[in-house]
Amino acid sequence: MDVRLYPSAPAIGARPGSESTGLAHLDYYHCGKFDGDSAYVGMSDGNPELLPTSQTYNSQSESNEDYEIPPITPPNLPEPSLLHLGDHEASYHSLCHGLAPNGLLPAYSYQAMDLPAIMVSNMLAQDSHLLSGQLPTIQEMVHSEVAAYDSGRPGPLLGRPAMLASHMSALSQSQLISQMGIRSGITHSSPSPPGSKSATPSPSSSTQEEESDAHFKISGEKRPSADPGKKAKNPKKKKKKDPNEPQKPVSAYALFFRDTQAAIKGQNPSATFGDVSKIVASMWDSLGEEQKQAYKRKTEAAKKEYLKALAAYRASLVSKSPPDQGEAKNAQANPPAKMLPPKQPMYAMPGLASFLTPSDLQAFRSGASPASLARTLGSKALLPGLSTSPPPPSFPLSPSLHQQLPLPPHAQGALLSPPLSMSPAPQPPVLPASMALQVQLAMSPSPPGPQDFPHISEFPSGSGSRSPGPSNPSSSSGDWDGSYPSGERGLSTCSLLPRDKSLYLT
DNA sequence: TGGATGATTGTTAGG
DNA sequence: CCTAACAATCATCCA
Repeated sequence: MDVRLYPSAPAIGARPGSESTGLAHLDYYHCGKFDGDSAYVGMSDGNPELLPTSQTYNSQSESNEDYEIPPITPPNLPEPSLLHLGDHEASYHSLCHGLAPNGLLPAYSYQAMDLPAIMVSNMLAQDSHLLSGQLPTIQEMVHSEVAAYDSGRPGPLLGRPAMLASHMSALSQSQLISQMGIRSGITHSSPSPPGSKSATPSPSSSTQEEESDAHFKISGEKRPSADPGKKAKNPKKKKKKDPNEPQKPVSAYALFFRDTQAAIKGQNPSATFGDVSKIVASMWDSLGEEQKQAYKRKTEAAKKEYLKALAAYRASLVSKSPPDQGEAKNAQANPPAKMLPPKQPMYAMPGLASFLTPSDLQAFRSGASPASLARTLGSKALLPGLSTSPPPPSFPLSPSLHQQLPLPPHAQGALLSPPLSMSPAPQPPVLPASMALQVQLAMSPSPPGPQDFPHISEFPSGSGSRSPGPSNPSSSSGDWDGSYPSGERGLSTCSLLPRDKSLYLT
């Protein structure tokens, strides 16, 4: 059973796998969650703070169901850069709170929305109570959005980037709608088999598609274009590279994607690649420049290494083989080792890990960057719910994630182990921690840069499964790691947070 | 400036 | 069993 949720596939309910979703929701809730009235925020300190949920989500779970929000809570990610930013203790908090107040929820909310929609539906179906309690946030979000949506779709909102905070609410709704909505909206209308992939136009989906299209049009989102185009791609596809040839450095976004995707999945296991991509994109938008810069820095560093490796590689090729063969053979000639450098750095980057660090969190709090969050939220509208009410939820959620999130066994052990002991054994993905971290990070600005990595090292944030690099702590690839020694903290914090939340939640 | 390409992860189908 | 393709999105590179 594919759990894949395609955006369009609203039919969450259909999914058997709803469980996962349920979990995700839980995480969300935990994290951000507010139990209705108050949300716990993870605290680096270990003390869970209760956020006054500004919002109470309780109200309408129903609509929420459709959307499901987001358990995902995106991390705010954080980036390391965020870490440096602030420093308020409350970073974590801030995430929750800050955002909430601002109403800016970071992209996460957005994510949540997307995923949530699916999940939510599932969850709702499965755990109504959860929804009532936890969902509230989501529900509200959704609800608000929905309402807006229903009332009048805010068409314009879509433009992620530029959304104003004020618009946020509207936007968020619209966006959510657009994104999720399409899915979810559809969902309620007719639960198309989720299974159907996005591309596959399910007959039932037709309506959805239309709506989606409309949304897109209104919003002017990019996505729509993507679909058509992609298939066209087929022809070219990738060309094989020489194994030996140094790999190009991963882009900042790619790094970010790595970091966040794990968390997202952790929260929303059912989330499809598309969903995750959207969420990550929203998060990316929401990220503050600082954070982005941090990633960019890493990228640049990797690039430098890459260039070096490339030069060496080419040189080797030239020397070894005649120019003609050069490239083809180059691979052989080149020592793989060179190639490695670039990548490793990348892995090292794991933003999430960085998030974990307490400092980050604090930083986050400090300033985090509410602005960034706001941006994200606003821009994306993802957070509609957030915007409307308390953004905090989104972040807060993240913490919870840890608990629920399934961490990779090894990863979990490292990160969670401490905390885990407390919490549920079964944890799938690493995400939770990472997510939480991210969120925290988002909250507080941390010094961009390598610092983040350290954290990463400890957390296998990103790639729970694959995560090549990030996870590996030891290596903590020199550069990156070096820069961030604090990784440990991050973990600790993460673990702590989750626990707290989890406890509360539970 | 815009198009093309590659990368992110996870799943699946085909060879 | 391995590889390629695909999903959505962004960054980067080149013309």
